[in-house]
Amino acid sequence: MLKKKIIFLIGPTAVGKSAIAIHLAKKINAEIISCDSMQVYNSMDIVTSQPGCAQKKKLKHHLLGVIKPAKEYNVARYRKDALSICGKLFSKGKLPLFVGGAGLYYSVIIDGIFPSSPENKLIRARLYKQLSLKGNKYLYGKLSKVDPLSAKKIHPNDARRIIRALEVYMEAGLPISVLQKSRVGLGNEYEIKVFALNTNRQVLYDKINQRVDKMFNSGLVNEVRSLLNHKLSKTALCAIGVRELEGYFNGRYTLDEARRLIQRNSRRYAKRQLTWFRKDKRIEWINIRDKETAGEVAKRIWKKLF
RNA sequence: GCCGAGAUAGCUCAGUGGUAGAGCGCGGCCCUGAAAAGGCCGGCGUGGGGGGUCCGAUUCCCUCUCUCGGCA
Repeated sequence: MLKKKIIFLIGPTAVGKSAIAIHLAKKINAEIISCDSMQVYNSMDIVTSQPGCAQKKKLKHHLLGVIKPAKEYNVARYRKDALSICGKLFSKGKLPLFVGGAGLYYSVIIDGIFPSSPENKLIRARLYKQLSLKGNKYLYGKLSKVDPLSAKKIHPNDARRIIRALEVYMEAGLPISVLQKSRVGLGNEYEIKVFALNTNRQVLYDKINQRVDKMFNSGLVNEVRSLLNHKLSKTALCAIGVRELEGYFNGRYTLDEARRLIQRNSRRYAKRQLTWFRKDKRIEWINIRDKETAGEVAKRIWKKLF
């Protein structure tokens, strides 16, 4: 019995995933499921550099611009949403093609997520209060007592993870390090193919810088200005470009400085993405050659599929 | 041509008679409900060339080259 196939096309920001994905999807009768934590939002088309209408028309894209910026979104929701779409695609006889650069989102689809309760606002608020009052060492000490395994893994300065670990412990009564062991991936049920795109670092950085310039030319400033006029969830607020422009709106620095910061933060993001993907041995790397078109790259990937 | 200032990490610069630091940039890494987030680690660089003083010079002196500013 042949296993059903799921394909991933991942890679750092601005490397050219979207265009290649469309070529590939057409060849293999697939639909695209976005694997991105920010492109789920609507009204943020320019900052998140979502595939434009033209591209969306060519091919069905899922989980693109489906959430209002006032709403929070997270990995667990993503997993639920994405897997449900995945099932629907199979029943239609289509292949799912996951495309994006969010390492954690990718990992949670392919390797699963440990069962736990969602964020508990009350507990979390209390922990953050303790953090500001007594400092991270205090919380770290607390974690060391209830979950030494996690404490060993988490750096004492990584307040966010310390708090999450404590929250889970308080909520579930079990250490997060124990719960994390139980996760069920897709590997048994499906045949998984993962391709990651990459280019020479300097070329990638040039592409990133140029893309940011393009964003400015297509109205980035106005988009973010009107975005900031409404309530923004803490997750939507994290999109690169929002905070950087906020500083400009507040008169803390010039527009050129905002541009510089957006470019720099995007470069650093790409670097972190590559670090994340590098250690994953299931990935087959596709190095985009000089002057190679999206169609040509898609063809190379396609040949590796069958 | 003359006067002055400078030449130190990829960039901008600090400092010291006992072979050098900071910011930015950059590189590596961690990652399970905020992940475009959050956290950790990383600086031997002919101290412009040559000569001198000194036990010892990047630091003092001389000279050359170059850069910048001013005067002609």
